[in-house]
Amino acid sequence: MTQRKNQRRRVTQRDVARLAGVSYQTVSRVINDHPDVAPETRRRVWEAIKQLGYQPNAIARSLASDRTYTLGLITSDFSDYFFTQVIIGFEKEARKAGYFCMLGSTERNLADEPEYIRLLSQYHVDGFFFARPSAEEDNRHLIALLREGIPLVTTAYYLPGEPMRVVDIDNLDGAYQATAHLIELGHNRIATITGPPTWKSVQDRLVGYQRALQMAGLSFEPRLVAEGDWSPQSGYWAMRELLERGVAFTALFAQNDRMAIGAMRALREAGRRVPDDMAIIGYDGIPMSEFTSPPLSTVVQPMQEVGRLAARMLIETIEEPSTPPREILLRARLVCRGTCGH
Amino acid sequence: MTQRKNQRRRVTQRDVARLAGVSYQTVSRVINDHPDVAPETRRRVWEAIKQLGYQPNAIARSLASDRTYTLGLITSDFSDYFFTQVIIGFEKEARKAGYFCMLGSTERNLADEPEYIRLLSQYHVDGFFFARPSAEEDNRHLIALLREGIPLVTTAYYLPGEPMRVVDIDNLDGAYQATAHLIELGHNRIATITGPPTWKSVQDRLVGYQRALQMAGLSFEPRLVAEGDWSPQSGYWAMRELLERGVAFTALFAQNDRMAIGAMRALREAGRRVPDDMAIIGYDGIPMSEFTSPPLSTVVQPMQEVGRLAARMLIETIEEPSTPPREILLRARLVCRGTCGH
DNA sequence: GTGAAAGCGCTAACAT
DNA sequence: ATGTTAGCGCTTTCAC
Repeated sequence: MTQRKNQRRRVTQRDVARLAGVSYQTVSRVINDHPDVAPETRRRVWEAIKQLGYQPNAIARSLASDRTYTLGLITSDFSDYFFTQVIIGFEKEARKAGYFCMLGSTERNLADEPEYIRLLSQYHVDGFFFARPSAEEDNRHLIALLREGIPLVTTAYYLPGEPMRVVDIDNLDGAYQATAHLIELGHNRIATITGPPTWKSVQDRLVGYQRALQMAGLSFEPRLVAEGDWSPQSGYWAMRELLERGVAFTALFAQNDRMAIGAMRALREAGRRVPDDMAIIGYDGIPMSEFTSPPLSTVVQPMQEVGRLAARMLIETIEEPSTPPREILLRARLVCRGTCGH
Repeated sequence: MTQRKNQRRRVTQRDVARLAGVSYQTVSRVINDHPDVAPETRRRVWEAIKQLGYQPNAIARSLASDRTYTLGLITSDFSDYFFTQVIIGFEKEARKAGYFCMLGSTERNLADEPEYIRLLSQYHVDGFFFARPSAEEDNRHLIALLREGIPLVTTAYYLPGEPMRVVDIDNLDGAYQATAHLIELGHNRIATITGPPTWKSVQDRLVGYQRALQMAGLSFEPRLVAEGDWSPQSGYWAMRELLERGVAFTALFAQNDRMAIGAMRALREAGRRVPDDMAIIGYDGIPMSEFTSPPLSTVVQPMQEVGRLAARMLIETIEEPSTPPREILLRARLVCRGTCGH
């Protein structure tokens, strides 16, 4: 028989069995908490396990049982505050249920995703979680996964016309809350800076903004809409553009805090005071938002909770595959601080 | 023979072998690029692989070869900008070399770490990467890992007296650069806000600060040192405390940007102007630092590069275990913007 | 309640 | 160059 390669030999169930004076299958039963083991045998086996410092081999276990207790976690952008927070919540909850996450970060290069899926499939992950925005591009690999019935949950990632398991935040409602509040404060010329228009959340927030306008009998003015890419830089330039267009407005709803902060800088340079000349509400509730000057009013999202629920939904799907797909929508909360002038 | 459980049967090497008319071991040879295969056979096998859509089973492969191409990635705090960036770099580089990361985030609850290590060991990860600060607490599990000769690399995590493989940034030098620059600008009463004193990086930065003072013939004044916990809040309170102590100072070196931003808020409330009344240099170069008002001068750290090098070092250790431990120290770079008045 | 036998899908040593 | 044999460490029938 071949000896172990470069590594020292590890303790196996056989060793435990020998010491406990039982067959190694009985050891397996004890470890997996099977009912049909005599209490006395169980005790002896546990003792042997402890004595030898036996650690089960998860790889061998996976091969035999076709379960890895491993989840594929695919994200597009680790630096993104939303996704990071979601992942923290996800990992925590998964761990609690005995699962580990295998990480795949495409870092915005969504084209790498199929390869990640392929590789992660080779590792026989029990399911996938996608923390990434929807893409208009190629979704064939996702559809294939869906068709194969691989357990799969997403956040912020939708496929038109496909029933999916997704946990997300109600973006329309969040944007509605922000805009409606600005209107209540007396503003009727409200600009907005959006994220990349391909994102579903961006579209939803824009609709929320429009709907609030509409409900108040205000008309939607396309020239009051500028587009950013989530970065402070883009918020800065978007605000400059808005200002240059020469269309008057007294309030801004920015689709995230970082762009709001960039916009505030442009405003400062233009000599406009916040909130006196310009009321602002951002989105996300990043930690820094409390420390702008004045402190940024914003729409706070329960991000870790999204991750937690996504993990639970995924594990439920793995352990009970017949559970039908459903969407969970969490609610965001408007937090007024200094910039909205109230 | 037992049939597959709940899952549809997957294509195996045997199926490929049958179709290609060879033994399944030959298929293994082809897949692993072994030399001794006839070109024609190789071609036929590849064709069969493609035709059947065969995907190797990484689990089975791991069991047989005792290599998983999997790395345990343990971090203490996913929200921390430094660690997040390091992890991005690490994951990218690991992936390039064919490794996946299994995630373990203790979220500041360092006591969970031994359990993570235990579990990840059961999965037979090929090595560990620790992205977490040094702790004074219990390091026995880390020492045990070291003794067992498990490949292991850290960043910001040291064990006194143990030769370790670590990739880090030269904190002493970074702090020195910042402080020396403030001195050059004519300041001789320079306060500093530190992070948690148990962190090695905090100690090093404090020494760098002191050394710059010393080199300039300036005396170190303990009452000019305040302690924070990295959060903007803590920077805010630290600055308030500094101000209340009544010891005059005209410049601040903050050990990270977030605390610097908090401090700026306290300054604003106290009616002190930056940089006229108070010059400030932060640390990290977080994206937001460009968007404070005025823009924050800071010490930029090549974080992703740390992760990249750590991955390479770990993989090198795995594939060539005889490589002796060594430390790599990267250099940070002072970036002057608005707050240092120059 | 417990042991024996079979097999998960693959790699690697040994023949030929 | 290719096939044969023997595992890797575990779970899961199936007997008894």
